[in-house]
Amino acid sequence: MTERVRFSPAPSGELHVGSARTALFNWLYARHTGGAFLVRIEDTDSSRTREEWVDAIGETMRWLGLDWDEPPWRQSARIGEYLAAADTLLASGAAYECYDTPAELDAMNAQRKAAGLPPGYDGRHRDLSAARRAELAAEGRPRTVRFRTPDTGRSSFLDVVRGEVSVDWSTISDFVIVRSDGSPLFFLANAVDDLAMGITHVIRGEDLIDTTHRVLAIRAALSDAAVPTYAHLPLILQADRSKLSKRHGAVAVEDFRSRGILAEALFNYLTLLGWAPDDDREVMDRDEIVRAFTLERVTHSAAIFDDKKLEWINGEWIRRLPTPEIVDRVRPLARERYGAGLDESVLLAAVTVGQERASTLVALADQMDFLFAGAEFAVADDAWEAAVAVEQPEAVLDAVIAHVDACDWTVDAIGEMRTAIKDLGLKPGKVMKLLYVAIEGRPAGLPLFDSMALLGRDESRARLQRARTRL
RNA sequence: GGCCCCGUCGUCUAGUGGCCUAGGACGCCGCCCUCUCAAGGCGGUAACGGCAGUUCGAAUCUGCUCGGGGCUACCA
Repeated sequence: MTERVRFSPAPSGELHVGSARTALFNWLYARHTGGAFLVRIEDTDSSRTREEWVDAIGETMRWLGLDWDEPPWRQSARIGEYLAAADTLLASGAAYECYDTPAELDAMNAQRKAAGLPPGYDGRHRDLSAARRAELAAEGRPRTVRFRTPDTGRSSFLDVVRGEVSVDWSTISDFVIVRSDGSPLFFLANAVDDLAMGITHVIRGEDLIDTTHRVLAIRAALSDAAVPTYAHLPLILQADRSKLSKRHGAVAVEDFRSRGILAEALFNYLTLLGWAPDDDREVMDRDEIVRAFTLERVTHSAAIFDDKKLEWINGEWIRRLPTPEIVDRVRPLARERYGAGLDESVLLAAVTVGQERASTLVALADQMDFLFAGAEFAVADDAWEAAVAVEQPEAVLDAVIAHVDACDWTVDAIGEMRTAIKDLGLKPGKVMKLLYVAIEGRPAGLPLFDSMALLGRDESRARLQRARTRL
């Protein structure tokens, strides 16, 4: 039997890093085993669904390289199937119709709370006669369908990462599977679809571990097909150990993308959150990860998302990828900033030197902006203040300008300006800040001699002269 | 509150009774390299939540306890 896994996002927002990690592990499992990776859009709650999110999630998954093997399933297109399943459950007595009003349910829960009981449904409409049901319906009361859970015994299933997970049925009360507006709920749709799609392995976040008992019960009432293998992944938390949320910075994959994080790096980093190979490798490409990935090596405890480590791994990837590849990724950013008339050879040269030091594509683009600023180039006051604090700024600039006028225009020859500075009795390292600011507009950036070579003799001289005048 | 899951350096993790005076990585600190900032090299800092028990021996097994998280919806 070939393995079939699915990623089932709810299109109520952009793809979240937590969801992306779930998608990633499913994808890895499918690729490792040669199985199929499917996508199912869980849009049964129409009030929270927006079509643009469906497209956005697909686009983000493609960016990350999580390709799917069959056309995506849409739950909104399968409502009829779920309701038919509900009818089957109703017919077999596994589910029943309820006619409670929201006010009655609120009152019931308030009472349970007062009595020290957990919230839940007391089963008051479990065994209504057909006549009584007709009566209540005639009163215009809302109709929902509830699944009948056992009152005794335990529910248990085997989880690949957790081992046996079990719970007393007495703690799970009858739950709604069809809303009063006639739409099916998560548990029902989930059970029906996993069956219909032939899902063999359910890999998802640990927050869903408690729902498994309910889904499995519905499934058993619907079919005697073999139960899928479950694997519940540890959650990804923020630094304060709370759930990842938009209130604390970037959580959408797109946010990382626009910050200049490479797909390779995010893929690689997310893999390391809740999984580790059986050796010390950390920076790994897709193929290496696919080969090494097994559910047995998934870790148990929640992991905190570490932005610093992501940036480190991103820098590793920027250095690891071939320069033309990085150029391709920086180009859109550069075009956005400096227009379509970008000089490709300058871009290539700038990436070549910048690639060795940048940790994000945005930082890389930032570093080269002095090359494309043209007439707009200006030194900000704060950078200037820092720059002129060096010893003998006038003499340094005079000496460097003289050197620029006289030297060959190669990186090495330009670099001989260090000799001119030493001749003034100064250490080059101590006064370089001034020259960086004059040429690049900031005290730290791409190597100066390369930068000047790229800028050209005339522009370099002009910028130095402007600095000299400003002194 | 009830139920479920989890608990090794600040963080991600290796570790399944002796190989552990606990290894790797990020971060942080220091040094080296050096035209700035980085990158790179070298070194350092730092953990088995606690208490009992099992055992010749426990990070690894058991119990309790404490702590964290999740679920407890006519969300998914």
